[in-house]
Amino acid sequence: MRNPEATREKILKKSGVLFNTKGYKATSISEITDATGFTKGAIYRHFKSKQELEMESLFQMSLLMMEALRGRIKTETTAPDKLKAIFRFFESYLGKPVVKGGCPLMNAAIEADDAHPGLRKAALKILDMLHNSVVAILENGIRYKQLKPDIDKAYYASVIIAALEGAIMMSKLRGNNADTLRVIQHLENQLKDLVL
Amino acid sequence: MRNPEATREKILKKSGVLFNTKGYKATSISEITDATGFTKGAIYRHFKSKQELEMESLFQMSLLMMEALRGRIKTETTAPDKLKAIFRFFESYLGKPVVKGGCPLMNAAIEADDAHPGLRKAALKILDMLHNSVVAILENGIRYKQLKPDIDKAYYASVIIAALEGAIMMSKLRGNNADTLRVIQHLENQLKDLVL
DNA sequence: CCCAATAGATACCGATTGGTATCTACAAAA
DNA sequence: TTTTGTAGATACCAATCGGTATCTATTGGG
Repeated sequence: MRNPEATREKILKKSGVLFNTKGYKATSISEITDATGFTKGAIYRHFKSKQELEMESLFQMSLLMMEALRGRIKTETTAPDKLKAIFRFFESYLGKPVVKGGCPLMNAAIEADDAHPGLRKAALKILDMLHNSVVAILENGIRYKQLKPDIDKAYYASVIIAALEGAIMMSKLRGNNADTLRVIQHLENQLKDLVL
Repeated sequence: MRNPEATREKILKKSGVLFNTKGYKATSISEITDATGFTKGAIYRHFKSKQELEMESLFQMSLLMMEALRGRIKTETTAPDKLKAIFRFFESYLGKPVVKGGCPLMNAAIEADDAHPGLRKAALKILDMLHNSVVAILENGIRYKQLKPDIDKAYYASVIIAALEGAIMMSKLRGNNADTLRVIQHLENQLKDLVL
């Protein structure tokens, strides 16, 4: 009974790493008990089912990701620099991931099929948050005359996110971030055309 | 004993769809017996373990993908048109996938962790084949004076593949190919700068 | 100081997992 | 027509799955 809130957080954190590395379906409750040191009783007291734990774990990972990303963005003042901060976040992700195992958004998106509607919805929410963040940066850049006024914000946000996510997948598979560096170089070159 | 080769192919084909939609670990042998109409005995006669079936199934899916892609490429004569044929292949993938469930390369890449070395190696091989195909098209484009001679082939190949794979993931998650269309439009715009 | 509430451990459940051993039946060779 | 090899079915295995019921022990409130 010592610290139920800490227990819950530890379960979320440790299971998050397992879900993100091994996959949701592929991670068993017993692996989570091994990783946390708690027993099934503790897990099922805090989460009513494995599916609920999966979703809450993904949500917590998305909070960590967005927090880390927002931290990088906030240190920059102009829209181009904020976008570059996002690029650098992805560039460093292979070496220093917020959560081991690749991008939680992509992992959940790939694993979520029609039989996993909750996971899919959670992944969609994360994607929309990320997309909206990029669009907001572009909007502010236009407002403050840092970027050209006629650019298609949703269009560039989609291109940036798709390229970065695909790059992370390639780099994780190949074990080096050469592809990510190439994609980022490309995106930075593109950015030059958007700057006023 | 009727047609062992057809049996093997049916097992590969049906299990491929299941692996690509539900995931490798999440697909059970009994689901494969249900889908094929065969029994465990038949499956374990043709494949010595589930892991071997997973790898052979992925390999067969990659053959289908490369065959379909190559078919599109071959109908075009110039490098820019061949690249556009690749774009169109990905554009139509959501509506008419070669194998249901998204891109087999990405699905395998995401699910393959260190505990799945065979699957990871197979995914790597597919990625290299895809990358080499794009590089070859760029090389020929340069040789035949269709593309600028000083372009970085590996660089553009990485950007194209990353963007397309990321776009497929986004489109599958969102249930529409708006993101894929945006990415393709971007890649086609980029292509204009490469043409002589 | 004791009691009530609850965090967490333990023990158990039926169902399902991947895998194997055995059996049957068909098909080609003799 | 008989024999022999093998494709595929059947029956079974221990291990593990997610989940639940019950028990224990700790903690804060009275």
